[in-house]
Amino acid sequence: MRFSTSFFPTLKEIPADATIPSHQLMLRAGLIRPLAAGIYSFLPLGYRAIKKAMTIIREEMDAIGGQEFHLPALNPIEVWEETDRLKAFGDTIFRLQNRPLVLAPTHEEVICFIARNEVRSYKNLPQIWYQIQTKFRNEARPRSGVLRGREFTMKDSYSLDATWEGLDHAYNLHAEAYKKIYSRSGLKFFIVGASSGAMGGTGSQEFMVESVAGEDTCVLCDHCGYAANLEVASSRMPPVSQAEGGKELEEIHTPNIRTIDQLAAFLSVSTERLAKSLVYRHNSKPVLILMAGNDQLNETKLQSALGGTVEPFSPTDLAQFTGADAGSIGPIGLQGFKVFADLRLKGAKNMISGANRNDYHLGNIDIERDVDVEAFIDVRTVNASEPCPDCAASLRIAQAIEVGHIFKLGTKYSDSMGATFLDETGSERPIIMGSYGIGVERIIAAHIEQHHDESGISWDPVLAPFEVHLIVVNTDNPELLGYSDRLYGDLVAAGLEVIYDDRTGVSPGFKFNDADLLGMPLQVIIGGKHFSAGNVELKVRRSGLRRVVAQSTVVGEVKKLLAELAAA
RNA sequence: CGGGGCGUGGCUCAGCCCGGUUAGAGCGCCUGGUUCGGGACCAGGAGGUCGGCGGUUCAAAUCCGCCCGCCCCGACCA
Repeated sequence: MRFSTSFFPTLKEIPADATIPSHQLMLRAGLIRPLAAGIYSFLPLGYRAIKKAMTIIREEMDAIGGQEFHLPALNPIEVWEETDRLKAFGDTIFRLQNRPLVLAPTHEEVICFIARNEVRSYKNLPQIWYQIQTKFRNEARPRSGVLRGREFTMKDSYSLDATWEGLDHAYNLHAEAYKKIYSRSGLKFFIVGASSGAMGGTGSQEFMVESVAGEDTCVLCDHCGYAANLEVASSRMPPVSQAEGGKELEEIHTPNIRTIDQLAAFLSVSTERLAKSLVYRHNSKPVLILMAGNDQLNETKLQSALGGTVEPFSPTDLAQFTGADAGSIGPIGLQGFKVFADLRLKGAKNMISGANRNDYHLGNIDIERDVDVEAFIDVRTVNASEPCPDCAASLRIAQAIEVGHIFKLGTKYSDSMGATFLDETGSERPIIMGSYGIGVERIIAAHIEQHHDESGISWDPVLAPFEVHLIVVNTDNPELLGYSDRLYGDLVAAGLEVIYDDRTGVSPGFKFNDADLLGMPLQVIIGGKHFSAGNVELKVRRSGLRRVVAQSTVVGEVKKLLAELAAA
């Protein structure tokens, strides 16, 4: 493409609304333009990158036997009521005002609708169906450019199986395909065990790209490779004080003590001797959660451990129920609460906790002896440098972008929608499903987060909108311009994707900076400096490496360098 | 949805507290000329209902109210 006749609107200044590098660079390099909050137009350059990512995804999905569908974005409300997800999605689902339709935020329902009408027998299974399409979610707060939008492109695939072994197989096929997709996309990624949340099902994993711009927090072990979303992560933290048991409970006056740190200072004991009480409603009934010292409760882990609905207790309800303020709640003598304790408190003795009376605490608590604990559960939030649960090495905590998520759904959707088949014995059984998503824009944004510098984007050849950025330094020199025009034709004829900066009246520095901003992997520079000697300059964007080659060998050298870059 | 910030030519911003010339700057854009290896220079020029509505005032970009939009933090995130 000739720059002079194309629409590549670059920006010299950083748009005020963008705060993360990928968002700033996608705007500055003319990949996207905002239309409204969380809604972006993809411009020619950006769409070329998107199409490259989609091609990689398509190839790998086809390789595991996936069949591509094109599904309706408009769905009748009824199918969403059948699975009860209209309620589950709540305000996140877009609803039309003048028809009983919704804009699909995902497509399990449509897939089940097709399957229940068409899949009759185990002989029709297994199937892998996928789509790469726009999905719509009324995100409460769109953010970070294209990373969380209200309208976005998603590859979703759905596996349909007759057996649980079949589901495992389909799930593993997807995990392997995803590894190839992200590797080919030039992303350094890792896989974490994840919470399946309201999606339901028996297991899920997320594909993560480490980035400070990410919304997810992950716990990583660089020694053995343990990796988990903070929502499910655990560590090998030792239990708290087990010694010095046997003493009588005693009431301790603790005037105006509000926090664990204040209490520890006031009593001159370690925070580990203290048991913190938190109160929640579990399926509407009050529960008290005991945590060791300053350990932070993780609400997602609590939710998974207890099941059902878990919601926080309001401070006013609390005083009413317990007769004490939050700082003085404790597990002993509290009426109407079931008590759960974090695993670290198992066997704990000589502990101090609230006395359910303002300004008083109880000492010498032996958890097993004095507290009626319903169950010991792992609900604490892992902190950096705690020991890895698998190998005890020091854990690291990192922010990450979720670029993919795979779920074993089981029969949740096929049950509620009546998507069944007849097995070998003639009995009717629900189809066993899995679903597997990839955020296409997130691949691009994550790639830019991982591959940029002060000057701009630095694409891997596979995702780059163009492979070669050809620059003619001075268009007023007819000889130079003529040669550049011919070289452009030769490169294109050789099957290369070339962007050719043939603009007149644009200074060399401007062209160089635009080329670095756009970030095509290889720059070919035609300027007087080398031209008069019969040479052409090649510059590798990422490394800055420059190579001067003879005009007669340019096309071959370009291909060779690109091959090297692609292999790197 | 709660908290905070912002809204002035295409972009980045100043002016607003303390109301009062014709609303400014840099960049970009148009015309002519010069220049041509790291965001050039000279000359001339176009472009703004100061987010919207209402109010106060002799007078509002500026003060007050309501609304809209965008960004950030939090809640939320199949």
